[in-house]
Amino acid sequence: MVDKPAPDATRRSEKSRRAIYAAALALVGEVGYPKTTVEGIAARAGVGKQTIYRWWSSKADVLLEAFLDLSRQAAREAGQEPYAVPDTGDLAADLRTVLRITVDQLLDPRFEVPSRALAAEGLVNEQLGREFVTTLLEPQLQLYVARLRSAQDAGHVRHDVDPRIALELFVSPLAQRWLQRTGPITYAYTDTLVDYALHGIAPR
Amino acid sequence: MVDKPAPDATRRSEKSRRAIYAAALALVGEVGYPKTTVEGIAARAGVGKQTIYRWWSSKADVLLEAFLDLSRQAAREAGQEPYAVPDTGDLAADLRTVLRITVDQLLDPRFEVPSRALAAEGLVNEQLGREFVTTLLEPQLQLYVARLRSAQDAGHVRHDVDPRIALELFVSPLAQRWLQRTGPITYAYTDTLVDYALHGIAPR
Amino acid sequence: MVDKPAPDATRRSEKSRRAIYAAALALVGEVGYPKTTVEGIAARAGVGKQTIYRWWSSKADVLLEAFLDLSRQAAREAGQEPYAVPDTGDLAADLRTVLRITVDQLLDPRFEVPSRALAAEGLVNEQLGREFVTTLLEPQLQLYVARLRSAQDAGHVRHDVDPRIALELFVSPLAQRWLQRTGPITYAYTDTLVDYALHGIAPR
Amino acid sequence: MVDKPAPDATRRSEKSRRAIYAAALALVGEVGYPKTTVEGIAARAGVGKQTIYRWWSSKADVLLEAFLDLSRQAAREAGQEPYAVPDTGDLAADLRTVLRITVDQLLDPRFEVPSRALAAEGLVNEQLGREFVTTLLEPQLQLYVARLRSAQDAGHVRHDVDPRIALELFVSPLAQRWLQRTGPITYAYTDTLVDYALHGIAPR
DNA sequence: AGTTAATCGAGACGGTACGTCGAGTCTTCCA
DNA sequence: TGGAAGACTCGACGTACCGTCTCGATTAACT
Repeated sequence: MVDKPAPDATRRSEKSRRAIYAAALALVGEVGYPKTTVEGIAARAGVGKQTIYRWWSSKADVLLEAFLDLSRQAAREAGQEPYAVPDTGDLAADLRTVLRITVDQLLDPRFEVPSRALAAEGLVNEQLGREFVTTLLEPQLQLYVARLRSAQDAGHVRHDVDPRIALELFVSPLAQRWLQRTGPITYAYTDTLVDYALHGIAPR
Repeated sequence: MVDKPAPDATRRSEKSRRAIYAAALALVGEVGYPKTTVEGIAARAGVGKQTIYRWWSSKADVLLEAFLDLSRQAAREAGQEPYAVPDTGDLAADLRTVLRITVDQLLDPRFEVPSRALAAEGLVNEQLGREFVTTLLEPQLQLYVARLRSAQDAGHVRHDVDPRIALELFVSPLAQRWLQRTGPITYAYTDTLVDYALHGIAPR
Repeated sequence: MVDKPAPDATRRSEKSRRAIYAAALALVGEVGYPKTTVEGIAARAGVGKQTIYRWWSSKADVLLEAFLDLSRQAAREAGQEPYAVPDTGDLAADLRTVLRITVDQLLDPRFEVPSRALAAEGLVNEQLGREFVTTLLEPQLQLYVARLRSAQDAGHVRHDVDPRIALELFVSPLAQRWLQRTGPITYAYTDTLVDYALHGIAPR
Repeated sequence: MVDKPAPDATRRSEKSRRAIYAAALALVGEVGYPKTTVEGIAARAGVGKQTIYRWWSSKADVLLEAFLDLSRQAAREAGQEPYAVPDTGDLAADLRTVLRITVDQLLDPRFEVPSRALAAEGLVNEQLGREFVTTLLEPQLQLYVARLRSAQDAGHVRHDVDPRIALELFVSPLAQRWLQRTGPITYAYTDTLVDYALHGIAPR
């Protein structure tokens, strides 16, 4: 992603690539994003700086790919259906389930530091931000879209509702609490979000 | 805020403080947050670097105060009731109104760059993040809490609803679209959010 | 010396002056000349920086006066005839005596650091150098001139010899060894200098 | 000399080294030693500051090497026998000759400022001072030692005279006049020194 | 003895340079 | 020729002092 133009990718060292991913994730976890440096990654990976700059454009770019790689790996380990929203017919239950899994992930320190770092960089660095959203965030959100459409077909969601907007009612609050630390993140909280989102807050 | 311990604040130069705020905001607007440097702020403000480091601990800290100052000033100019959520008795209309105003603000480039920069820094820098939330974000959210409570009293919102959570149904989606650029920001969008949040997405 | 023009010397604080001298000498002795700062002197003397800049033009200037003051005090303590070259009629013996005293002084750490510092500064700072030579060095050398003239009158030194040059034969070598550390400084060494200077190195 | 420990000298940029020497000497000549800064040298040489700090420990260290380099170059240009004291059999004449040459050098502004600066720094900075004496001063003095020994063999100097001390009779006075500006420097003066040193000031 | 004006301690100010760190480029040598 | 190593230029960092400039609070000379 965001590769420099020239170099011949067929001769690329797989070993170096892996070492760089590992070093980048380890460093971000240990010293945090701002204190992670390209120099540090290179040293830790036993790699020349040029080898990093040859294949990536910046520290953010390295980390984005490293994190993508990590996600793919995690998905592969977790089984064939990566992060699909379950569809038992009970929309509320399904959403509660998947949001609880999301809560677990958000609180897993293995993911927290790098993804928070990427998100932060994405706010300010528009190019990276769009990359992040397109590659990581939106595909996940589309799973909710699919589930909501299925619910619409089943008559459990109003037909005039835009699923892409509807999903934000429960996803965005969770995202904001996590990103900006505006409140605690618990199962009770996400359950409540699902309830409010499905039935509204006005008296029925 | 976040001052160094020692220096005598009574002897502080008001002129320098103002010049530093102005320079910081101007630079962030012109070259973006990452290319804004303490050195640059000092030079632009006609001030010694030490005068910045004497009173603030980092560029993020300067910018936070500068932005706070800007907000206070804007509030003062805008009249006596800064950002109060209106209360006409029609909750939906009131929320639509205030969210439309928020949309205008989010798209005002005068505010966009610095507040996005602060938000980004706050993600990664926990101390600053909490400061940002406590000082800027939460006070605004409490205005929604107040409005929702009033609506509960009027019977327009269910009594078992937690207003602090409820407000996230329409505020957080807007925040996420703005911060992470996950979608367009329009009046139609916020109107829709209000509708979904009040009545839910399930059939009534 | 080298005073600023304006201030009213009659109202000057004697206590501050003494404290500044003491602080300057102490600091030069403790941390060396380059690490001695005006700020440090002021702090140690319990004095405002301006009080230093009001009366002296630089750290070198402070130190020069402090050292002059120290010398005067030492002379006063040492008796009424400060540093006169003795005149017993035996020129060689008298020179040996006075040079041995000089050796003792040069090796006294109380004098060594500040006078070496002043000499060094004087090399590079022409104005201070001339001040140093005029006020401290030359008056001492004139004592040798006087003694050599007396020796000429007694027929112990050739009449066509210029005493101001002649004295350098034994004074300058000692000065150079001390300043530039080009060799050890001992009584034997100065005795030898006197011998060579009086009788030459060519066979008689 | 006085290098930092780590860096690989074989990969050092010769071009940068030369540029730094030239810039250092030029700046010392133009603005004097105290106003010469590492930053200024780097800028003038078109070099990063780090490249200076990588190979030298201080501005004095840079200047010492630059001056050494200049001296070596001057020697190379001046022919194969750099600064040898001539030996025509007439000691007095030979000394007068070589001291007159020294006078010329001391008054040559190309050498004066940097060597005075180095000498001054050497007074206060013991490590540099010893380096200066060992590398530059003492080798020159040894040429006098050799000439004096030859004169002793020829019976023109007493056999019990220590040549290392004897040479100071005419070298040190000249050095002191130059360093401390205690008097004018002329051919007549050095001629007189040679006369006094060889035959003493006492009546023969 | 009271008034008054300068000096005093204190320290914030605009600056300059320090010595360090990391970015991103370039060069050399190895496999 | 890709990769490791690392020296290079550049620019910003945060610190230390510079010399100047207020600020009350003494304090000493003159009403």
